[in-house]
Amino acid sequence: MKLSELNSRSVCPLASTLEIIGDRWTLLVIRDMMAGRQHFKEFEAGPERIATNILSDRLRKLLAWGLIEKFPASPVSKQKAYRLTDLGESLRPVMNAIADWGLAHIEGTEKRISA
Amino acid sequence: MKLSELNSRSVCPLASTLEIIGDRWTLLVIRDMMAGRQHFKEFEAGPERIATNILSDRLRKLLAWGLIEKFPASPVSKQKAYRLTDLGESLRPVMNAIADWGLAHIEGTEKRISA
DNA sequence: CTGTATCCAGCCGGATACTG
DNA sequence: CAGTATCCGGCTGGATACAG
Repeated sequence: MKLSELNSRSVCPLASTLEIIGDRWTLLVIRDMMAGRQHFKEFEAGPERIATNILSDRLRKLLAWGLIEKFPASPVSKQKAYRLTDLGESLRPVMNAIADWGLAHIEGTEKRISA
Repeated sequence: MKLSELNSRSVCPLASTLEIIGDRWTLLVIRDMMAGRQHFKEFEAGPERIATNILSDRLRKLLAWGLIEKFPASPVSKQKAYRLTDLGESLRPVMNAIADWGLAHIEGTEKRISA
C-alpha cells in the first residue's frame, strides 16, 4: 500500500495523516531513525520496549509508504540497515511540534533523546 | 487521570505526547473544536463518522486531561457545550504541522475543513 | 543479527438500542 | 439533544519461539 493509494477516511489532511502516524509506535521508530539508529536491534532497544512483531509490522508499513528505505550497511557485508527517505525526513517538523508540546506541557519529559 | 498524572512509557516528550494524541480520533475531535464546533451531535456528524461510544470516551479523556472544558451553551438554557481550554488551544501548532504534512504529501486532501 | 510466526488476552471501535 | 450501554468481530500488542 503506497502512500498514493492510502484510502483515507475523509479529504481532511489531518485525518489522512493520522492514518499513517496516528498510533503509539510509528513515530517512535521514525524518531529513532532521526537520531541515527539504523538496525532492528537498535529500535528494539529503545526505552519504550517495542515488541518485535509490532516493530516488524511498522517497518513494513513505513517501507510500503516510502517513508523509509533499506540500504547496505557496509560495502563489504550484505547487512542491511534502514534510513529515512526524503519523504520520511519531511516529517521532522511534525515530530518536533509534537515533542515540543510534550516538553512544554508534560511533567518529567526530557529533551535529550536517550542514545 | 490528569495530565500531570500521565504515566508515560518513557521520558521522551514524543512518546509521552503520543499517549494523548497517538490515536486516530482524539485529534479529530480537537480539530472540530478548533473549527468552532461545540456539541456532541456536531462532532458525531463529522466526515469520518466517529462512533458515539468512541466520541464519548474521547470527550471524557480530554476533559480529564484538561484539554477541553464544558460550559453553558446559553445563559438561559441549561444546555452544555464543549470548548478547548488554553492547554487544548496550545495543540494548534501540532495540528497544523500534521495537517500541513498531509496537504503536501497525501493526494486528495483539501485544506478547507468541511463546515 | 534480522527478522517472522504464533499464541492469546485485551482493547478498539462499528452498529444499534436505549435513557435522561 | 446528549450521551450511556451492550453486543461482538477484529486488530493491537506482549511473550516467546523459531528461522535465515
